[in-house]
Amino acid sequence: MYFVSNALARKIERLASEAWKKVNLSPSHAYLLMMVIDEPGVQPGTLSSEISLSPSTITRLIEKLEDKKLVIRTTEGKLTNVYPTPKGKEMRPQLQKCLETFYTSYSGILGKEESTKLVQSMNKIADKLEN
Amino acid sequence: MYFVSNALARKIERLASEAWKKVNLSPSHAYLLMMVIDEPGVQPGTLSSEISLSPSTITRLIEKLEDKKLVIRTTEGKLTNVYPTPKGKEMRPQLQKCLETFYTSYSGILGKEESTKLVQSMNKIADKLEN
DNA sequence: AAATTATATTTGTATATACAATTAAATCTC
DNA sequence: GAGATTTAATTGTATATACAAATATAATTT
Repeated sequence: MYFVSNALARKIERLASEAWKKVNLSPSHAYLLMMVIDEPGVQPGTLSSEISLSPSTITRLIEKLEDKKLVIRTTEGKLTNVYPTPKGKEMRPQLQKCLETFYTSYSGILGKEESTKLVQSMNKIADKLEN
Repeated sequence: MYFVSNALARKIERLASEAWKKVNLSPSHAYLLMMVIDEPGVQPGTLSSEISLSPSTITRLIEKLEDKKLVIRTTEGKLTNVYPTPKGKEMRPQLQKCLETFYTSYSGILGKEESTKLVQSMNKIADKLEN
């Protein structure tokens, strides 16, 4: 169980990295950027739960995107809002394309149905492991 | 797909870490040690494919186990053999117990049948993603 | 037998991620 | 409304892992 879940995740990671190579972003960064574009002003905490990464990881991801001038942060009180820059927003269509490439790539290998089933069952199980 | 496979792997990682805490080893180290105990003299390359981690990662894991005096390496030509030390061998029963704790822990949450099914389906899919 | 290619392992370096501690603000309680 | 608690985010630090390059040896070719 331990190995296979890790191995699977790494293999999917590899496929995904490949798909997002064109925009020179890692999958996590790319997803985060898409979320910020689609929901301008989102707060790190929200991103953290939507994407199931720890708050500190989210901070780190945002920092990188900020370095690349793809997003900006504004802080008011204890809350932070993250917005896409024009340069970031511009990338939306490319990001979408990468997402599609990724989907095509794994569903081509696994079959559409099986992929969907896998996602569902992993979701269900990840939920059960929540605590 | 991307997130859920990672999230699932991390959750299982957490359960596993918990289970091996008693012996103060991370799951990867613990599995590696068990393999070395059960197959004294294994070569890093073999470990790498059995455990599906890259050769460099295997080197790093072995180094740590060597630091803890749980295994030793001998090199002859381009081949390396890894052996458990007495101190390492001694740990076998405890390692087994941790493994059982881990199994109990996830199958308690997911149910035995569902766990088995998940492992099988992840294995099948990981195989398909081989390349 | 010398030169080339292949194989096994290690090393240098980089990345993603998390935990624990910290900071700062907001909310609650008396 | 002052002090205590909770919440949001960040920072310091550590770990697991991999890729690419380096090293060293073995096998193959010519």
